[in-house]
Amino acid sequence: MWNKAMGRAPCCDKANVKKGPWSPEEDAKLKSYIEQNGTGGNWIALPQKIGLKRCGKSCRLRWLNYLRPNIKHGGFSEEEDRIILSLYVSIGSRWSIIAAQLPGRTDNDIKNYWNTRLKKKLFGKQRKMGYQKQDSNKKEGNQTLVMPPSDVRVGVSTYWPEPPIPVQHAANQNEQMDSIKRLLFKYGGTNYKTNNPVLDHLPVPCMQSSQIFDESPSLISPQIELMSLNEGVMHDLDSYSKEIDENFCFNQIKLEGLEGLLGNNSIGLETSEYMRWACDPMSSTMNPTSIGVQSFDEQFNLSGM
DNA sequence: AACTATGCCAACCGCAATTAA
DNA sequence: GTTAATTGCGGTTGGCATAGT
Repeated sequence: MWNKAMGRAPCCDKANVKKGPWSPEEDAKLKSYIEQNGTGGNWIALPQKIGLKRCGKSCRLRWLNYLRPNIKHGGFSEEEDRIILSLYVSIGSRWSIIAAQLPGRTDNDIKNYWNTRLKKKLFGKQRKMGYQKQDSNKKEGNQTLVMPPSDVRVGVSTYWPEPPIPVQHAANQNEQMDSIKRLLFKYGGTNYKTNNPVLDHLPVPCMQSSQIFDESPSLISPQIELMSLNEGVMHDLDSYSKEIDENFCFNQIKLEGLEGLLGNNSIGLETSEYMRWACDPMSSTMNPTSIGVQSFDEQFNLSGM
């Protein structure tokens, strides 16, 4: 029996709660109950009411991620890719906020998509040195992956990019930038201030989208060059993946490498300016408009800001 | 054919934030 | 104002499917 001295009370009786995949019967029970009665504002009490041997949190997750109406799974469009990337670069792994911009998508879905596919799509697939057939082509799905030459920088991780994502229309990006900016401000964007004068003045490579996404293996060198800034910790996939997650979103050097995709060049916004508005969102003169399918302003009631 | 590696994704866990008492 | 309960979120794990050897 739980008492105060034991710390936080468990949300449910773990011993009498089922875990693992949901059966169709459980789904049906939960779905029909919520459709008829709603959640009643209390997820913890819900499973007892329905007669489900599930934790309330588990019921909530199942409903939000799979059972509620209009949920989409898979088949992310390029437009969605761009929105996800733009927001990830701006606000990091705030999946719930990102999901709010993509109707029908859940935070879990987007998180999985980012971790398993989008990250690789953007940064190129990495393999440890010493893969078997370095100069041959490999098939992945319907796509031919062009392997980099075997003599590329021995000891340094190599990458081969996927086909280019078209640069977004400039006007649309302006809108997007300002919306994101407002969102950042509302959600504590000023916390992203680097306060690091060194970063502000570091000479960094500025890549075009064609350099990031060009299919030709001969043009992947700028990408490798970018990565080589941290080559001491780039020896294997695991450490590199972590590196991306921990650093790239607010590290000016790495943001610089993403400009092509974000299209900063096409709207004349340098990374330093980009960082400036992230640090001081109130200084922008851009007009508040919408992003993607649903504007940040609508979503977060920022119109009056 | 068997084994291993990798990709993918549903679900869980723990913590922080929020709400209610 | 304080404490407990609940919700929401992001990170992580486990297991299945598929590809590669």
